[in-house]
Amino acid sequence: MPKTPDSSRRSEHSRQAILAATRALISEVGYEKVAIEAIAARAGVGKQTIYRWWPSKGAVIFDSILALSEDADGRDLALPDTGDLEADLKRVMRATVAEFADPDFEKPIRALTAEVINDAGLAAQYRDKLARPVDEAKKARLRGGQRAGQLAADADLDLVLEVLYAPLFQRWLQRSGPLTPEYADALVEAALRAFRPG
Amino acid sequence: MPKTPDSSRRSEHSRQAILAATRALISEVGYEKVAIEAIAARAGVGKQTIYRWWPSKGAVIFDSILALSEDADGRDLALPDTGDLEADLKRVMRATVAEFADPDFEKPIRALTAEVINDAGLAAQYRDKLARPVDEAKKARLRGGQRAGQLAADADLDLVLEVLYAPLFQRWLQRSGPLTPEYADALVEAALRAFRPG
Amino acid sequence: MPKTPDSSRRSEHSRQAILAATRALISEVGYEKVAIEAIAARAGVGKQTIYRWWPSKGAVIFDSILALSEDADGRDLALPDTGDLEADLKRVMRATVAEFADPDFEKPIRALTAEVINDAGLAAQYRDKLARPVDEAKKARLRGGQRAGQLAADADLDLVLEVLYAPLFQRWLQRSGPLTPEYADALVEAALRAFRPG
Amino acid sequence: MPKTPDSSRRSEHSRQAILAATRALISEVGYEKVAIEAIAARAGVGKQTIYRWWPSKGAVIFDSILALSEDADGRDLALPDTGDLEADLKRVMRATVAEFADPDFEKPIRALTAEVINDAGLAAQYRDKLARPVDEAKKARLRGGQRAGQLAADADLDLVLEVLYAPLFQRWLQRSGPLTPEYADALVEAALRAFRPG
DNA sequence: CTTTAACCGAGACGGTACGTCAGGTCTTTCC
DNA sequence: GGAAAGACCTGACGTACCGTCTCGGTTAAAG
Repeated sequence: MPKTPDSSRRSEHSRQAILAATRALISEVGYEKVAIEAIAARAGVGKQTIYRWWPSKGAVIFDSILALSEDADGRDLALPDTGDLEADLKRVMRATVAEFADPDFEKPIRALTAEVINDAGLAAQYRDKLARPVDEAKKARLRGGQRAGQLAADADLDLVLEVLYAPLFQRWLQRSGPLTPEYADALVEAALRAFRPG
Repeated sequence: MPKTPDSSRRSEHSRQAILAATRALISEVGYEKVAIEAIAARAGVGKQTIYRWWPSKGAVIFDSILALSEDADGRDLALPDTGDLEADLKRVMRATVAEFADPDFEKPIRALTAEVINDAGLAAQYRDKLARPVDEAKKARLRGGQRAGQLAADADLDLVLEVLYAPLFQRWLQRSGPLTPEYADALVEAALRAFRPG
Repeated sequence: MPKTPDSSRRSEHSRQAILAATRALISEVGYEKVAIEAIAARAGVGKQTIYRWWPSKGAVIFDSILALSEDADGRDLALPDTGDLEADLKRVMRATVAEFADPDFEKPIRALTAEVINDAGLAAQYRDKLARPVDEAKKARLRGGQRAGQLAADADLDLVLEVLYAPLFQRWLQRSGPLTPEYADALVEAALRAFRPG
Repeated sequence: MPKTPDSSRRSEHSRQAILAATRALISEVGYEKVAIEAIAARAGVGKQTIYRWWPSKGAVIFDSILALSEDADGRDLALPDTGDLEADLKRVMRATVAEFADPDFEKPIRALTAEVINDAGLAAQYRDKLARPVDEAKKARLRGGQRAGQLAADADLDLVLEVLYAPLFQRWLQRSGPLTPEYADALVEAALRAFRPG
């Protein structure tokens, strides 16, 4: 997201302080009320240092949340593969349900989502940097399932992922229902029925 | 949403002017930049008259969009019923896809969604006043499908609705893929496969 | 100050409550911060009842202070007359000094004076209703002094009064020096020297 | 009067524009109706720039009038000294009378006085910055009169000044009588009689 | 090594909008 | 028809932040 007029002279220390302060403020006061001035003050940084490297408040917030995942970049995104697609997916979906229940997770992701909804540019970055890698890992596991005859060989994997995850995400986002392990199981079962081979 | 300090003395004329001005501003400048002062000016109303009856900017915006649907309250929410569930659902889903492509629809719904994401109170109102009635109409049609043996009799209809609609909604919200009639069809087919009877 | 559109139907009870509430508020919050709404609330009166009978906030405040003196209207304004003008004046001036030191006296009179400075209409009322009667009483005593040969027979009594009182009033108003009994005496002595007979 | 959070970074241009705009508004709309917002707009300045450097509206108004006199700071405050105290004082008092009749002088001084009446802090500044230097110049001339045997050697010069000026100032402030050259003369004569030597 | 230019913390600046307060008007309801 | 109640439009309040713009001070590459 940096404008990188040069980048070589950029203070990494300030950059980290800004991102950390932003994350802290999101947790404390909520996304809407995070102020650039507060970030600068908290980070011990001049406002200009923020404006030099980020084009908007949304971009800073976005980057600060993105940075969380980048820490785990080297991490193995690969899904478990026991040979039993249904069992593996249920494990992953139950983990996702648990993750959504974590209050530390709540505010930043709601902030990120609100940002993404209203800014097409950030939406593109979100897809490229966050969603795509994760989705590719999931699709890799689904392809394994196709090879093992547990999933229709001609299934549109993007569609399968949507059928699996979108109901869960929507329920969380709109608080329209409880997120339980059973719900995770039910989604996996429905998706596998929908894309059963042959 | 009003605080109703009394409500009997409330000026209906001012109320309508405020909601109309809010809708106009959402379309013109986008949700984030709608200012209470601008609403008041446009509506020919004192700021205090807004603050007297709504607790926050979000509430005004929410109400203004809600009012749109309330105009159509008497409207027939019922889905078409030709006896062919798949055909009927495809018709409805294709219509939904078309609706999401309407630019007049875009900004208010993104605004409403952003509001709902970050405010649990508004989320509850959204479910009660907007989502539930529509969902009930849809479920009524699904029940018809169950009776006709086109849908599993024991299917959790809330889950069916989520599998049908959440992928569509998420794709639109996050701009993560194209919304085409074919996509609508594919979703209907997947959902019906997932909840096929017996 | 009332507009007296009719006056016959006027509620004397409301009028008194308004004036009393105004006086109380002047003492409590100071002249600048007295609000019509607060007066109305405190007096248990509608705002319109105030606006019906007084043209402005200044007028209400002015009247409320004026009313204090009107209570004492029947009172004997006459100065003491022992035959010794100097002694009598010193007694009166020392009493005035004491009165100015009374904190309950402070705020209303400063309020009244500020009102009078900036509003020529109120200034005229102030002179007619408050200043003149008192000044006439003082001049009566001075005329006694002239007859007794203690004061120049041709002295301009308005000027004598000004030389006596203006220094005292100015010192209090601008807080430009201490108000002591000795100061009162010094003023009387100076004035009598200035207007010594023959 | 500035709070001087630093002062070195302060924009002198803005400061001057604010004071000039304030003076202009006092003349145009009168002291009571001068609004900070109007000052800021007229001066082409953000409101915060006013609040940053002045604690209250009164302080701005006070400073703006004070600045007028500071322009003339190097000015010769000394009174004429022809050797004839009475003639010199009459000249000065007649000049004062004329000054009070100047309408450009009217509104600012009434504004300043109203401010000083109700704010002890401003009163102190008023005495130190405006009144004292002028009074000292006058007392210097009076001392000359004492040396020349035209004024009692033991006269309290502060008292003499009050007897001379307070009546004039009060008459103007309360509009309680005409300000004429003859009145100026009468005051000088009375004061000199009151503090005649020997 | 020195220059020198970009980066940095700091924070004043012209602005916009906030949410509150009060002014004076208008309307409703009661007595 | 006066009066209590209070909603209404208006406009100023003082505050919070915006994004831009100097200020010195530091720092790291280029000379």
